[in-house]
Amino acid sequence: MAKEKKLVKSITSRDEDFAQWYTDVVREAELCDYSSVKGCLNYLPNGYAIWENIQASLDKRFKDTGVQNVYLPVLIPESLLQKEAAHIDGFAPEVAWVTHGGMERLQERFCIRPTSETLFCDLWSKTVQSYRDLPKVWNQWNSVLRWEKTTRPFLRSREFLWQEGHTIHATYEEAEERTIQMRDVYVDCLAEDLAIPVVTGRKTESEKFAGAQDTYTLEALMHDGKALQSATSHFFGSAFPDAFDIKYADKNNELHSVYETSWGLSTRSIGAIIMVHGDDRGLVMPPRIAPVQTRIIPIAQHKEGVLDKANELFDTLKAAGYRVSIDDSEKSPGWKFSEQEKLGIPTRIEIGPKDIENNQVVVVRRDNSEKIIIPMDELAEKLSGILDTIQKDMFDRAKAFLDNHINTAVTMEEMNEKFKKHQGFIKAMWCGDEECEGEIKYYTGGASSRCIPEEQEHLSDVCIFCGKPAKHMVYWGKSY
RNA sequence: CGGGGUGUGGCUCAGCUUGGCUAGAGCGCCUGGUUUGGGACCAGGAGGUCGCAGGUUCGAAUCCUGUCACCCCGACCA
Repeated sequence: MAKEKKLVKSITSRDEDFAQWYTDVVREAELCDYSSVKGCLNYLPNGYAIWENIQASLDKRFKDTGVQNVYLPVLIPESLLQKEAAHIDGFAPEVAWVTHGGMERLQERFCIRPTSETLFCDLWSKTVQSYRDLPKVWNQWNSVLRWEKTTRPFLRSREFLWQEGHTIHATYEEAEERTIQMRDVYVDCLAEDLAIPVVTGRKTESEKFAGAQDTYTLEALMHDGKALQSATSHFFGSAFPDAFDIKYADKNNELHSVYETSWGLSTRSIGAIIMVHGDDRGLVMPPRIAPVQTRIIPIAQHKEGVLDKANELFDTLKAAGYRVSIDDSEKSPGWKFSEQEKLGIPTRIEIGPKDIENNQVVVVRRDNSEKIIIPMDELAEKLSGILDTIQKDMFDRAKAFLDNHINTAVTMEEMNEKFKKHQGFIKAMWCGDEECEGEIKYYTGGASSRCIPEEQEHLSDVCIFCGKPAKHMVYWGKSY
């Protein structure tokens, strides 16, 4: 009789079933767990640590541009939410309401913030009077709640963590500059720290944020060829602040409107890291934001001196400033390798009797499994170079993948064919008509306009769908 | 919101069609021992009243009614 095979939790192959693969990776890396409320996650230490590192990186970038952090309430009175018509229309279907305080029904119900534009404007309407009060360049780290019907860990949850920056300025130009500036901060953070390249541009009218005049988006491409909006920066003009009656007096004591922006990046970016970099062994973390950059795995640790040497290395690396861990559990080495790979720790350091004899260690890269033998006393010095190389290689691979999945089309047949063959983004001309946009989505089986890039190309004179004169070149793609 | 599915130790599930002794298995966990360069093994052990409420019955995880929750697939979204 065949012996019962030991059950080892495995990860579904990425090419076989991408959605299942994603779920498996999230579970195996212990990033989060489902809570007892649909769409609300328990962030576990491994997942939250990633968020903390993203926060640290972004927060520093924000502060370098003069951003100040604040915190506003979680509840918004209904009357406040309704002040800007387009805004409430956009969010009404997905807000949750608080109707009771203790046992008593409230006079006015409160919504749990889906975003905080209204709260910021309400605050500013009471506190901004003079040009001396401007600009306000504020940000808050918080969570928001949107009653999504379909939810997936990190990609779409009901409660999610993010930062929302809100600013008001004395002039149109200054606000517009801030919108662009923050877009670029995101581009930089995603590229440098998350190793994720994006395409950027403005959203079309129908894809824009509720109430915004312009929405700039950062669209990243996942490994299955679908796009993921990874951050946004909105320019509101003065419609929103006007609705809240925010006015300031200039030097001549004349009253003027202010111009507003808002911008955000959420825990969805963790989903992007998983789907851009992950492989069949699990998560692959970019070194810069990896909660742990290297893990020491002692081999045959029961043998004389192995654990001592491993701990010594641990202390050395820690003192050198690395985020390092050591797996001195009783598990077999194979188990430990597997564990480190599932967690996406960028490097592991194998040290066993043979290494100690040769006064060396074996460094193994998570991203490409390359083994690098290094003299033991040079490890602390050389590891940072290896981590930098991994970071760079990860970005380069993602960039190559993105570039290889951007195609152009001038006819609908061509567009459909290329979507079928390559997925990814298709560049095509568009007349600017929302109806055409809808038709294109219909005919391609769900490809929406992702953005209108700043760098326009002239692919043809006419709209790919209706044949009328083209106004914009647009990136199209299927998205999360 | 439409279609489909599932609720049984911490996890994954079997058992339900055809009601009946003390509700099973694998993984995980605890103890002891042997192992240790790609998910080791042996022995012993702890742990569940079957989502919830009601009903049928001598008897319900199993049948009926209701209810709640979650998952997957489609229409809306950081």
